[in-house]
Amino acid sequence: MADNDSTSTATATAAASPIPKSPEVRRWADEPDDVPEEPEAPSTSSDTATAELGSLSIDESKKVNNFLDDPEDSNIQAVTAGETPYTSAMRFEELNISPELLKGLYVEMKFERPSKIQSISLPMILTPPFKNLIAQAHNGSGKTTCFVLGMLSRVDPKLPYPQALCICPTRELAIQNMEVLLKMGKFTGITSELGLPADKANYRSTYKTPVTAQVIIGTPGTINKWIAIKRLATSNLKILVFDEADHMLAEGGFKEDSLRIMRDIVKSSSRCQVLLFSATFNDTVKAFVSKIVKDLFVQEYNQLFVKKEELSLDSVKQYKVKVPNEPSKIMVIKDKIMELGQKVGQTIIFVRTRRSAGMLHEELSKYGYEVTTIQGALNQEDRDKIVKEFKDGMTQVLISTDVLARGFDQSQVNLVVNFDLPIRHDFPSEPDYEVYLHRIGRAGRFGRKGAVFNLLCDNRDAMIMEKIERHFNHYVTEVPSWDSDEQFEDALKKAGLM
DNA sequence: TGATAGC
Repeated sequence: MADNDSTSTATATAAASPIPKSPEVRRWADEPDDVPEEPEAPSTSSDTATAELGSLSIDESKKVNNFLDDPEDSNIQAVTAGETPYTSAMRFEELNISPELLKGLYVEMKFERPSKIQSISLPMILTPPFKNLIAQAHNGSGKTTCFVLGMLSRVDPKLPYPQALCICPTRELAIQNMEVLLKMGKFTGITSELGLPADKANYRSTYKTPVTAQVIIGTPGTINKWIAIKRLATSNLKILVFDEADHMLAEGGFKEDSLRIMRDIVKSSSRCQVLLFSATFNDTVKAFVSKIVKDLFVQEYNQLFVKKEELSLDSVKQYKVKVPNEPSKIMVIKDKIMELGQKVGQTIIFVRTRRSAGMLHEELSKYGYEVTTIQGALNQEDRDKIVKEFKDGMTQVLISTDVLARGFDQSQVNLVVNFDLPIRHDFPSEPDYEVYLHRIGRAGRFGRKGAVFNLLCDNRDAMIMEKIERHFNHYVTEVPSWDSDEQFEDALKKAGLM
């Protein structure tokens, strides 16, 4: 069924393209075979609109990735600072990046053209004087490529010391980003190192030697520690990236750690460029992030934002299922998700606590269902193993806490189940809108089809769900009978998964 | 009975 989801765009363009299709079908602007040829005659007629956003000009006549299911079809609002003019890049060649890096993009990543966020943000990142950037873009739209390419192209391969640093909220995300960096940078000779807590076995050896790798990707605690013990020199850093930046700078998130890293770097290399990427920036954190960037780093900064109403991915169909009580949630998982979900690809079931993750796992195992579970209390080795098995397709259903809510990229995930809705810990009657959006973004990577089932069992759940619908101004379809196989099947069909 | 990272 991996091929089922390649319907319209893939078949439509296969005819137009003389190039034989590769066996692995990937969607989206990163997919060579899916991208239609340049319009034959770049028309000069009146329908070629040029959108002026600050000093950014987007020539709509050159836009190539205008698929019907384009999750980025909505507006990205650009606010640019200063006089530097930016033109969005329709080809990677326009970015003045090295031939080795281009080869990595085409051969290893199998990209052909920049996605929308890439075409807009990459010129901003790569054009001197290398201004700071706060960038928001949809889940699964190719943000990682933006900052990984940014880091790789700003590093001088001849200089044997750290020049780029990327901070991530979880170890899984750091590892995942490193995998992208290694792939994209394969031909560049650029060196890299993960900044994650060392296990006991190589603890001593790791900490003695200073880091000479040119790109470092890690989690906040370890990076801070490395800076403190002078294992990581920050004086030659040219570029600093925060992935999931809203969370990295949120109260109760990693705010203190992140600020400390930023202050350290400003002190030692004030000309370091800062990139802040996330799919979500609520108003509070947006204001804070802007203030930080303005106060801490003297340079002007550019901004890209998406309206919250336009953040729900159209390719991912959201459902709510009202069940009479907590045990019937498990029934739904057993009888519907485990039975039907298996047919449509991989599934992630999100739960609120580590304990309920374990309970659900046990319950399902008792009935002979094969599931794996990941949560932060597991040791790193087990976490790595479970993620790897899931990414390799060896397991179909993964139960997870919010450790994987953000950034986790596995294209075969077509189904997300919110066993518990995400709520704000400081205000439990309020949904955590950002986490909700990140969770559902695990389905439908790069414009693929996906479905989300939200399980609701009491009035509080129903109210939380309502608030989520209102917030994103997006109605969530109800599956009227929680115990009807037909209705679940129908829901999956309507989501384009069966 | 929040989860994360990291002490």
